[in-house]
Amino acid sequence: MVVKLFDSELNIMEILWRDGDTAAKRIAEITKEKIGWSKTTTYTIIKRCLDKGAIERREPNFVCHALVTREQAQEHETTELINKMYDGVPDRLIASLLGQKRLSTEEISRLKRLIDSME
Amino acid sequence: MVVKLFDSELNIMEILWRDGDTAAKRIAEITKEKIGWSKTTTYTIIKRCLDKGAIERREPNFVCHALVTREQAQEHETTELINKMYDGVPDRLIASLLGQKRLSTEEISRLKRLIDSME
DNA sequence: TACATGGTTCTACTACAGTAGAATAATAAG
DNA sequence: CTTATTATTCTACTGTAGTAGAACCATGTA
Repeated sequence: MVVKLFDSELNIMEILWRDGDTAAKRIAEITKEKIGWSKTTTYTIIKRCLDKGAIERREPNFVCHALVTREQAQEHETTELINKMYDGVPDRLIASLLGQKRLSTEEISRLKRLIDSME
Repeated sequence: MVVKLFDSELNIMEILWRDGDTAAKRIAEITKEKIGWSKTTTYTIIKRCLDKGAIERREPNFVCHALVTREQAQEHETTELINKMYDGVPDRLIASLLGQKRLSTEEISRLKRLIDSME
């Protein structure tokens, strides 16, 4: 189930991940409000999500249900980044993040705890 | 100097990052060999890299010199990922990486040392 | 039962990344 | 000098993500 989600599709998924199952009509309202999409644009993108198996449609009312979880999508995009920019080696990304991004001391100790809990 | 590099352009940059300054002719040889590019494709992409300031041209011999470093490109792409998939919060990406990717114990202790050295 | 309204689908345009053929310019060989 | 060859540029096609207009359909209401 390796589905590549395009930016436009992520707009739909984001709503489903945040709000849970949502009727197409409601999604169209939200996208119109938030990103100015025409309602037909929303339906087109929903259709593409359906076609690639990222969501499924439930009746009545064309309720959209995410089949791909946020975590799956995150992991997929992250893997793509690692392959593209870090030679496929995850800890190079981590090292780069630790080196470049300034993390608060709080974040650092949270991470330290996380790492400690891993071994 | 926020240059977005496309996949095709990364093929060129990758060569410059790995091998240092390289003549266009040589780049064309490498891309033909490695990814089957026609030589005009290579010159077209080199031109686009020039236009967007990712590389500069040095004479004689059309030697290409990277103006964007690998680290800059990595950071840029990583920031994009974080904004797109992790709500702009870097340590969510880190947490996800630690949670999902299996890292060897060696990698883990290396990271722990890295983090310890940060505070 | 006809009509209006809102929900859904069909179809198609646009922009642009990816790719390369043809034309041109520079250089080397005769 | 002329020609052949190689290096470089110009131009343009292709595929597809992003977007939406117009047509179609279902439903409730007069």
